[in-house]
Amino acid sequence: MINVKQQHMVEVRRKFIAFLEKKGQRKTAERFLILDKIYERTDHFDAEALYHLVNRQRHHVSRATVYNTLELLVDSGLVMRHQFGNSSSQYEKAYGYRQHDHIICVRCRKVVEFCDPRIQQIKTRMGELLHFKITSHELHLHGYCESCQQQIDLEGSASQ
Amino acid sequence: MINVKQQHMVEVRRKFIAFLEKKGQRKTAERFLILDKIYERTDHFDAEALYHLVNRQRHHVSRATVYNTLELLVDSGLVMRHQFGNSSSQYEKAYGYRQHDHIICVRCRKVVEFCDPRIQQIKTRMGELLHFKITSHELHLHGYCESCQQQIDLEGSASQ
DNA sequence: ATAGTTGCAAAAGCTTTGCAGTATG
DNA sequence: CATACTGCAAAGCTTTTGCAACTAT
Repeated sequence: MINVKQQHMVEVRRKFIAFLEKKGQRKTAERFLILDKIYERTDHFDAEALYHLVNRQRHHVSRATVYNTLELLVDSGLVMRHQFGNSSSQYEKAYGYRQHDHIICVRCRKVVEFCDPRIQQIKTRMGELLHFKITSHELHLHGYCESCQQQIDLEGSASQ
Repeated sequence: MINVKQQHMVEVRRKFIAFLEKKGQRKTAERFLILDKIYERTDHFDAEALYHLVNRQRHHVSRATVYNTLELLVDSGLVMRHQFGNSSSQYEKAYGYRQHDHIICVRCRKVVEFCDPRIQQIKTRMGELLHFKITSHELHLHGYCESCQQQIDLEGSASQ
């Protein structure tokens, strides 16, 4: 199990190295540290959380570098950027992680991932129809999760 | 034709009035002015653009009021809020305007609207599966529009 | 009358930038 | 060794907030 994980990280780093070389960018320790930290987690995070995560033990990496590296990683396709609410950008690792979309509870802000093959059909069809070469997409469904819905029902029947 | 438009605005204002009354909010001149300005245009705009639009002739409405009213209008369902890039929130009128999604050129930032019935199927299916009561969605396709794609092809064949 | 709204300016929050020092290729 | 990157702090932008004045109900 651990070997599979390590193998995966080797592959991810290789991808990043290839990207940096293609772009003529340097392979700095900070960039790899950030990459590793991002791939340690499976959930969403924002730049500030990543900044603290990276600086938890010993290391020091500035916010500027965190933002700069996130930009590179998004460009390289190794990290995805999302804007859920009106708050800050959310990021998540993207490589070797199945393509998925998000359903967000408008009340408790919980985010659940899902997959639906129809989205691929839409991308193909609309790309043809509108003459776009589609490279990516983002689908957000908004609504009330089960527990929030229950609470709302309770409140509704209790008062007024 | 003009009558149809006027009729539509009467309906929109009525909707807004109903919302304000339900929420116990006041029906101020500023709020209706902002609503009218929004419904005069069919494209997307941000809060700053709306602020200037509202203050073009005579009237004076502050940014705070613009933001405050946009919030109300989004809550009432009369206006939709989108986050396309990393820039500011984009808004557009929502009532009586067919449901649609957006395809965005990552190079020139052009935004085109489209409809696909499959999105409704996804909403219904995922709502059931994940026990969410879906209220809305946002689908963004990202890619290269025809003209940007052509320019890229030219650049690619010209240099290196 | 009185509670909600407005306008203003200041503050807040996220992200970017300029510059001097540092490290990579 | 030249150039690109980092860290820091300051600036930039969008959006929110506090407060006094105002106004719809």
